[in-house]
Amino acid sequence: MGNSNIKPTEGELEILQVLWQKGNCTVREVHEDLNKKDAGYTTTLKLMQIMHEKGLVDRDTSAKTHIYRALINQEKTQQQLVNKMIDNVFNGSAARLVMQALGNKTASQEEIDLIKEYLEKLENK
Amino acid sequence: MGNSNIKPTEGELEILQVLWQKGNCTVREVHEDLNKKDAGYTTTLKLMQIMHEKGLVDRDTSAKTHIYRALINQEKTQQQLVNKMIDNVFNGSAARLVMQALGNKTASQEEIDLIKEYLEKLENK
DNA sequence: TCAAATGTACGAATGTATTCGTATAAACAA
DNA sequence: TTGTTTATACGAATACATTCGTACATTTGA
Repeated sequence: MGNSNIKPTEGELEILQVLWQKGNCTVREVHEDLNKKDAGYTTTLKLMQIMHEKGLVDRDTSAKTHIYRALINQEKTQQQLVNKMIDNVFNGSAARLVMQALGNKTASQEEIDLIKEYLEKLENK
Repeated sequence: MGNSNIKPTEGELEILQVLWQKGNCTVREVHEDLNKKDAGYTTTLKLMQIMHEKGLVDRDTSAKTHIYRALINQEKTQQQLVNKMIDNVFNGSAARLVMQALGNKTASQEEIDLIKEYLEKLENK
């Protein structure tokens, strides 16, 4: 089953976000993109080293400054986390999760249109 | 802001599920409903005591066997966790989360109909 | 050249969640 | 009554994530 039930921690997820978005990155690049809090550089470095041990990322160590890239797939990871949330938080009902997601301020008209379109596609199968 | 940014742990969430579903419960009732793994009774007890310290649950200690009930609201908690996931995992896009949620085997035709209905309602505002 | 900047490695401290063992009290049943 | 079951309380062990300090090597630039 490979990576299919690896569960990144919160901190790891933040780093994965950056790697998924930017592709190959140095630790420094990831660290600067993580502008949020006041964590030191070696904290980010350590986290990424641990992620390497766990097989979440790969790295090229041929130069002094190592280059990291995500090894786990973004969509698979999202799917896994969503499924877990449906189970843990919504008693198995995807519909309830969807409604909660739409019932908040972050769902704009554009997003709603996107979803309607997607539903059409789903039903034409 | 009260309880609005309390974040239950995974174990606490499992217990909250039971309390939300069954209402008032003894520790034993919760423990038996948590049939999943092999955790001992005192583990569940301890967790619920900690939840009490944190203000996640209330309890009636007038009898020997204490009665627990959830203090935090199910919908609010779900909303909070979903928002967090949208931010952390889907770069702020509720639509992407929704699509992931629908794109798996747990979304039946019934659920899809429910969602379409809900979308109609959203748009008629 | 050589000091400053930049990088990795790694041990250790800290924080928090989870798990369990044991002490002790109350209820119950023979 | 007295021993068994069922509770709570609580300390401690374990596990894991996060954070930082420090040692050391490499690169850079004055």
